[in-house]
Amino acid sequence: MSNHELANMFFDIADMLEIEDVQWEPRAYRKAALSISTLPVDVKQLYEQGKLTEIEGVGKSIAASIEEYVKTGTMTKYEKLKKKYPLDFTTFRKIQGMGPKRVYALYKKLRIKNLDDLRSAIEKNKIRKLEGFGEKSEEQLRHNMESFSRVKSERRMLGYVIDDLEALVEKLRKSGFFERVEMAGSSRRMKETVGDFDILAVSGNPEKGMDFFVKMKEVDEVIVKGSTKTSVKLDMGLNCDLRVVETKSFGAAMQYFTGNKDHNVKLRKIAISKGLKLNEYGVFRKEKSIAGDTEKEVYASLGLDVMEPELRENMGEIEAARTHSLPNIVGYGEIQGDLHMHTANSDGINTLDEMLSAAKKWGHKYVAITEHSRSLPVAKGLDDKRFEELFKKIDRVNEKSDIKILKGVELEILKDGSLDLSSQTLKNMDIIIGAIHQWTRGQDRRTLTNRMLKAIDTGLITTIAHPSGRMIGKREAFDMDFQRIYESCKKNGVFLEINGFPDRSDLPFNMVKEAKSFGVKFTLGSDSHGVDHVRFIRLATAIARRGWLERKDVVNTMSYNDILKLRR
DNA sequence: GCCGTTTTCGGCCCGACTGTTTTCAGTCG
Repeated sequence: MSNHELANMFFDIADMLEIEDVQWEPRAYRKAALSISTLPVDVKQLYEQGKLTEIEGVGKSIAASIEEYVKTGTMTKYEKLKKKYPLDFTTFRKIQGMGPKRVYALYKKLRIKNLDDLRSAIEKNKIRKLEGFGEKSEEQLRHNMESFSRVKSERRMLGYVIDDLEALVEKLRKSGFFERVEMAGSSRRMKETVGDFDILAVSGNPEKGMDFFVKMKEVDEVIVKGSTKTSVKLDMGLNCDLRVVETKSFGAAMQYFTGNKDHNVKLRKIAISKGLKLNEYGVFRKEKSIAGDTEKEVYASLGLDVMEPELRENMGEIEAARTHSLPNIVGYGEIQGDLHMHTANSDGINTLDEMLSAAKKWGHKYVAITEHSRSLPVAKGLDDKRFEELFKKIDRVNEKSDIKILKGVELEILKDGSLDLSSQTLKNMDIIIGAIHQWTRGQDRRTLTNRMLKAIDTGLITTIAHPSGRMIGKREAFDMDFQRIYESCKKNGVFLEINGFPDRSDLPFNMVKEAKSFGVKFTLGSDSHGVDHVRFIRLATAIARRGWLERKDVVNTMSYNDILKLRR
C-alpha cells in the first residue's frame, strides 16, 4: 500500500460524494488526500506509531478508514460508493475539464466508465448532443483527453527551471506592455519543486499585453485567455499563469498569489475575525479598501509583520509575525563560499581551475574541494595517496589565488559506521563531509541510525552530506531516527549539510527547521560536478531560508580564515 | 468530515474563465 494509492482512493471518495451532492465532506476528503499524497513518510509507518490523526486533515473517521485498509486491504466506505459509481475517476481527474459532475453526467447518459468509453463516444460525436455540453465542449475533451495536458505539467525541480523562468519575466518586462512584472507562486517561495509558474503584472493595456504573452516562442499552447488572467503551457512543460492587476491591488495580489494555500486560508480567517475581507484586490472593511498596494500594508492591516516569501508555508510564521518574533533569515548575499564541490579528479567534469573561475565569477570568496573517497569507485574515489597529491597542488594554487580553497573530502561512511580514509590523511583536511551512499538497502532503521551515530562520534567529521538521503522522485529519505542524529550532531559539534543539487535538496526545509530546534548548525553546498552547477548554491540558500536559518546558523556566512580556525 | 484567535457546534476562501446558458453551473487554482 503506497501513499499515492491511498490518496487516490480518498480523491475518488471526494469525487463520488460530490456527485451525491454531499456538502463539505468532499472538501474534507480532498484535503486529507492532498496531505497524504505530499507526506514525506509512509502512512503505514504513521499508523504503526499511532500518529494518523497528526496528518493535516485526517480526523477520527478518515484515520479509521486508513486503519481498516492497512489491516484488511479494503475500505468499506470506498467499496460501497464504488459499487454505485464503477468509474475510473483516477484517470478522468487527469483530464482537464472533467470534474465529478461532468464525469457523472457522461456516465448517466452514455454509460461512459473509462477512457476507452470516452474516446469512442467522442469519435461518434455523441457528446455534443447532450444537454449542458456542445460542440466546443466535445472538441475540448477530445484535445485534453489525447494530450492529458494536466498530467504533462508535472512538477519540476526549481533548480533546473528557475533561470528560464526569470528570463521569461525579464522578457515580459522589456516588452513595453507592462509597467511592472513580478514572479509569484511557489517559485517566489523558492519551493524545491514547482507545479506551475505564476507571474503578476500591472498593465495599462492588458489586452495587448496578453496578446504579446501568448505569442512568445516559449508558449506551446494557450489554455485560457482573458484580460486579467491567461494560462498557457510553456515549452519546458510547465503551465504558466499571467495575471494583470491594478497598481492599487498589486501588494494584495502578490500576497495572494505567493501563497501557499494554507498560509492564505489562515490569513483570510484572521481577516474575517477582524471584520475584514481579504482577497487578491485588497483588504476591505465593508466595501472600503484599507490596504492593497504593498504586501507590508496588507499584513499590517491584519496585525502581522511582513515576512519573506520563503517562510509562507503555514509553518508557524503567522504566529511569529503576530508576536513580532519572525526570524531574520540568512540573506542570499551573505553566503561567502561553497562548501561542497567536485572536479575531474573524482567524478566531476571540469578541472580545478575551471571550477575556481566559475566560483569566482559567482562571487564566492572560497570553495571547498571535496572529492569522493576510495570506497566509491563509481565516482572514481581517491585513496590517501591521491588526496595527498591533490592537496599539494591545492597548496600551490592557494598561495597565488585570490579565491581560497578548503581542502576537503566527501568521505564514505562505511557499512559499519567506520570511515574510509586514515585518520592521518583526515587530519590534514579543512573540511570532512561524511556521506552515506551505499549499502543501505539491507539495513533497518536501527542499524542505519547507529551507523550514522558511530561516524558522528568519531569526532573527525565536519558535516554530514545530504543527510536524509532522499532523491526527489526517485527515493524516499532514509528510515533513520533523525532526532537522535540531531542530538548527536549538537553534542559533537558536527554540522548538517544543506545540499542544493536540485534532485537532492537535502536536508529538506522542514527537517532543517526541526534540526535547528536542536541547536544544530549547517553547511551549504552546491555539490557541483561541473561549472554549470555552481549556481545551485542559491537553491541551498533558499532551503536554509525556508528552514528559518539565520546568519549565525550557517557556516558559509563565515570568512575563510574563521572556517579554518573552526576546524582546528 | 475536520477543526478551534468565532466555535466542542457551526462554520468551512473566493474569484476568473468557459460554454452553454438567457442568468448560471462547472471547473480550476
